[in-house]
Amino acid sequence: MSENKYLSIYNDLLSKIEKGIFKPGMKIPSENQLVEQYETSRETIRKALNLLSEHGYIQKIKGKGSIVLDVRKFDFPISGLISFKELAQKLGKPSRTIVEQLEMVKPDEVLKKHLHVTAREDIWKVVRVREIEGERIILDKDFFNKKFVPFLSKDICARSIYEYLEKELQLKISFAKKEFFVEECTEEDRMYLNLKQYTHVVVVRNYVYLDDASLFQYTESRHRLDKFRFVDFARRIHLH
Amino acid sequence: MSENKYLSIYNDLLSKIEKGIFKPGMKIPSENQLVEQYETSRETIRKALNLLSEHGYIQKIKGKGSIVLDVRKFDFPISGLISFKELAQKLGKPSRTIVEQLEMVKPDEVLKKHLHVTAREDIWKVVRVREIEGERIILDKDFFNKKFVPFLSKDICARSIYEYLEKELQLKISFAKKEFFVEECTEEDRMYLNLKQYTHVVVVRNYVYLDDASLFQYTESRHRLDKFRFVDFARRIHLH
DNA sequence: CACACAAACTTGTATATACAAGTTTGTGTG
DNA sequence: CACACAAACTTGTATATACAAGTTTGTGTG
Repeated sequence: MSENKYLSIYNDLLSKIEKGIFKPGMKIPSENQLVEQYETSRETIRKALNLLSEHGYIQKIKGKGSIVLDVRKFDFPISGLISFKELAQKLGKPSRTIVEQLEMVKPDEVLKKHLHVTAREDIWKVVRVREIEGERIILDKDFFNKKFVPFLSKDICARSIYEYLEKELQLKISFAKKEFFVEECTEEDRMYLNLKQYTHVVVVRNYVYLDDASLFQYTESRHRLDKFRFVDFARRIHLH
Repeated sequence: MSENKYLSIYNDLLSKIEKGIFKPGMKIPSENQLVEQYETSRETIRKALNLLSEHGYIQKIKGKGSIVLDVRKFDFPISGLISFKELAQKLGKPSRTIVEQLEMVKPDEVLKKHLHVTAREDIWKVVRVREIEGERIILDKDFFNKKFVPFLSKDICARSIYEYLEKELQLKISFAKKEFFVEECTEEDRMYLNLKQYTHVVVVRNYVYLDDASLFQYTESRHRLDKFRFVDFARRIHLH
């Protein structure tokens, strides 16, 4: 609790939207009403509302008010920057993580480029399979710079690496760049996944950065074609 | 010009980043220095900087300053909410739009669902092929509610529909929900595109909304597998 | 009744101030 | 010299005020 006023108002309003107390199409209380409800200033309310707007939960209309949107329904993996565990919890489907590899490696040319490291640095390599409703759908290959993550265990990898990084190691994960494209599947894909007849996989490359803009993780997430789905929300900037 | 102070500062700083006057890894001037340069208040500067940060151009670090990121390099289509014409200009590759169909239709079941319209309403249907470097790569199927777009011509479709909608019709395009997935290619895909041996296409569904949260356009964009690439930037929210 | 228009609402922008909480710099003590 | 620590910077949060610019409501005039 405490800590941050506008974030806690954001969370409170968000949970009211998710619980359906504020329904899609409905107006939420005006800024001035919220000022009274939360006993705070209008600027603080506006910070919370602007966050909701950026994330696609409400639409603010000048002179009228803010209405709840319903475009924000989740489908499949990775909307925004959340971990597989957080996602699995939201989806509510039976899912399981299998740790196939966990080892310390020296970077090859590809990794040196992706992780911005020299040949002498140590890298954690984690290979995990995500099983959803009994099928091996996603192959996750994570690479962490040992400088930031001195220790890892199979147990941690099976639960949630992000939880460990943020709660135990106190790393502040801040932002990520993602790339999506389609690639022919490799021997490794065929070995670890239930690929059926598909000849291609959807590849999601993830570059994850800390608070101070240092790159600490590179992830390649390889999805079976038919199970891949990504949902995005975007606002248009008008320049005038 | 004029109009909006913090947006014009945002644009000015953005162009300095894109031109390389502020280089990746470099610190930009502090908020107080920018206050003096632009002769404005700190809150106005902060609005501009927060926009840059949300869009992935800078990283703000408490106590230190703001540094320029280089994660924002464009790759292929549709990062954020921009039109094909705007994108083609940024990419600088020879590209061309071919209008294959332009007609007024009544919605079928699928369209009724996607566009939230009744069977009696009129819908503009536009089918366009995007040719890049001589190859027919993307099939765009756009559907506009006639209520919002009374008139369309082949000429407008070949240039930029968005430019027409925003400049001529004064529609205020505000936000969009996108869905990505992979699908088996159809007869239509094979007819209009150079599909080579590929058996699947990447489908991008786009629901585009106006200022007042009314849905006015549904688009299905079908991309040849090997040419599809999407780049995304995401920030993690920390709740505390 | 029809209509104009003021009044009361809504959100948007700009400014100013105060203090909290990080990081850097430099002074001065031992 | 090494070190502690204050001073001067940085960004982050919270509050208050003023006015602009939309929309809705309701009053009152003709």
